[in-house]
Amino acid sequence: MPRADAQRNYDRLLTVAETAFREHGIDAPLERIARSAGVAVGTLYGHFPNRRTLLGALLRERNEALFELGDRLLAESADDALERWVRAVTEHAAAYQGLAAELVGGADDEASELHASCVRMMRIGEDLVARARAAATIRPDVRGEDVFALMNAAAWLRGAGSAAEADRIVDFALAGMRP
Amino acid sequence: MPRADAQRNYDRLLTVAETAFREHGIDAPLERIARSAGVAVGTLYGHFPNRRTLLGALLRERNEALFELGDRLLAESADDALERWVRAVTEHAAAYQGLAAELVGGADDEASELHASCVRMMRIGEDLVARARAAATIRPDVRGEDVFALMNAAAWLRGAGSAAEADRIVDFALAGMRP
DNA sequence: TTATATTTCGAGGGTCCCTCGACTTAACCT
DNA sequence: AGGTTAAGTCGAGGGACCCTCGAAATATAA
Repeated sequence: MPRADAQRNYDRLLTVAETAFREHGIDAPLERIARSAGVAVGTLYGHFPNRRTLLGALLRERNEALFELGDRLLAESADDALERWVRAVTEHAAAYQGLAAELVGGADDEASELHASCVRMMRIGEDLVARARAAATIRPDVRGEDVFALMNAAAWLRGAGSAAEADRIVDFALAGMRP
Repeated sequence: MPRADAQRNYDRLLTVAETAFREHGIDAPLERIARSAGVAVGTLYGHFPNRRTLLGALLRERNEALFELGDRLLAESADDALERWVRAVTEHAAAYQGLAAELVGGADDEASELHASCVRMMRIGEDLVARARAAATIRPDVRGEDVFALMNAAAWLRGAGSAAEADRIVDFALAGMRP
């Protein structure tokens, strides 16, 4: 079990990092985060050896919720399950600027911290695609990677341009995926 | 008319910057570019007050070619004009990592260096969309902004993920835009 | 050749990255 | 309560990069 002060600092760092990443993207300066948390840089690096680790910790809770939704959608087997999944993940990946890039990169980078969660996200997407294909609500040549790519591209667009425009692109792409 | 040495350095800087941006994205360190060009940092900043100016100069020739194609497509009035435009601009915006973000940002940032070229790109896109709508080869609710957003999102995906996947997304979105 | 306007140079102050040895302290033991 | 010590914290420091600005160099024209 960690020492009390360590635990306190860890929590503070996470809290501060969350708002920093949300407001300035995942490249927000770590030194500033440490300072904001009332802690020396070394302490931050003690808890999180690199920016990825910090991001990973930050995403843990968020991912829980997402995967829960995914499992629920798989259980429900509603017609709009895939679409709801796409919208949810898009919003998730747009939480911090730069996150979408990390996700597409992490998906096929075995060594990445986020690899596991990327794989799980893709797995859920694939299952939903398979189901939609079985129900003939989607073109048979649509692959899991396609929805993964779509979600991330849309998430990027949210951060770079407008959220509304990103949603429209998702609309068009989803329409194009229907038979 | 510029002094001979100035001209020489200007050209060298552009050449070096081109490969630097192509290989490392538009955030490639300017100090390294200057060094590669055999020039001091101050000289680089003398020619290009900021990174944007350098990018702008680099894009000038490239843009010429693109706009020429756009005008040609508008003159031809072939059925696949819009699609060819989308593919061409996607490739253009994927020339350097980070360029797509600059373009979507510059489109509605009056002060941006690239604003003019963004506007022109959008204008061509809008004209092609209008024509496609008139020919009923596209859904009537598709707007010029939509194709602009699509192109940039796809360009981003090219840099972040795979080019093939980006093309597939474009395929789906274009399919979804048809009536 | 000389004068000068242009251009170049690079040190320097700022931010950020990350490391590592010295210091501090929470927690456990008697 | 006081001592011990492993766990945790600190922050200077070296490296990369940003950008500026006064001093030095030089291309060009008279």
